[in-house]
Amino acid sequence: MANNIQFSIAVHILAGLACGCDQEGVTSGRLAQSVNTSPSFVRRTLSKLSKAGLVETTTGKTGACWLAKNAKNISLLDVYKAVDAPKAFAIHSYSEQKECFVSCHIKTALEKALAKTQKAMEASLAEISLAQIVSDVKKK
Amino acid sequence: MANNIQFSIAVHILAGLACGCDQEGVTSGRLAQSVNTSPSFVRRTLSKLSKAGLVETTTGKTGACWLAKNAKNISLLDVYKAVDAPKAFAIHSYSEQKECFVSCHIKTALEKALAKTQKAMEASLAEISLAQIVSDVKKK
DNA sequence: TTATTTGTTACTAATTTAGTAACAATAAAG
DNA sequence: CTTTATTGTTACTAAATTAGTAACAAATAA
Repeated sequence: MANNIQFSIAVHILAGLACGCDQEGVTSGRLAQSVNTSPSFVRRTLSKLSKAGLVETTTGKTGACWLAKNAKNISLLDVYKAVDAPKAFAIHSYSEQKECFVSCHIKTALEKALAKTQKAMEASLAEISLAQIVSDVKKK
Repeated sequence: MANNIQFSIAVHILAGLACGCDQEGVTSGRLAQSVNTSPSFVRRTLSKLSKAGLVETTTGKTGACWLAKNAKNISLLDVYKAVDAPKAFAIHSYSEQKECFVSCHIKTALEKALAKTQKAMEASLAEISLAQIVSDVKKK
């Protein structure tokens, strides 16, 4: 699968783990109930989070998942990177028209400009921790 | 149609207009050559840019398009808004599981957090002018 | 050995996005 | 007044992406 709402689901899952931590381990089935989808679906995202070192899991009969770090130390940027969410902007890939210098150079010019924007977005994500999300969830 | 590379194409079109300004008006057909697509496709984007006040057009036999403002005064944020490009993040819309407070409150918590990120991205776009893009295009 | 879970792959369905075609409205030019 | 060339818009089809499901091997506790 590719991305998009995957990021949002990943945050949901992590918030679920953060809140279920009193139970010392939660199953993909339980998370699936909270998200309202199938355990398979949850596990695919969970797998990415695990590879990124944000959650830990055990297999086997008493298999379960839990946060690998304190929620304070997990930023939304970590999550964004873990699920490999799409870039803020895509650049069209039409072939160049050689006689036209705009056509030939617009892409590199755009890439340069949009790299800044991407950085700005990521910097913003870096400043939001999972703990803040969890706090907001509990507040209301 | 919806979005995504539309933004990138819109910038290409505007850069084309900025560079063709010596000719005092460019047709959708000419722009289509530069972008390497059909005039129809160009016009649909052009239409949005026109409604947003970034370009001006005339119809009829000698119909053409040109920038409505100096390229210095057009920011990428103007373009982003004009083409109604998608938000940086979508939030999943699964129905809530009433017994689970994470499920019930995660979306508003996420909306709040992601609004900041969206703002950061837009602020970054606001600082990049079409003139800068054009300058980069001409440089190389 | 059985039950239950993760991790992974393969697959189908739905939605979104890309791209084309067609044509009315407009206006300049002959 | 007719012709020609353009914009603006809508409708449509095709392609690509994304969502979501199913199935099963590997793991491990009981």
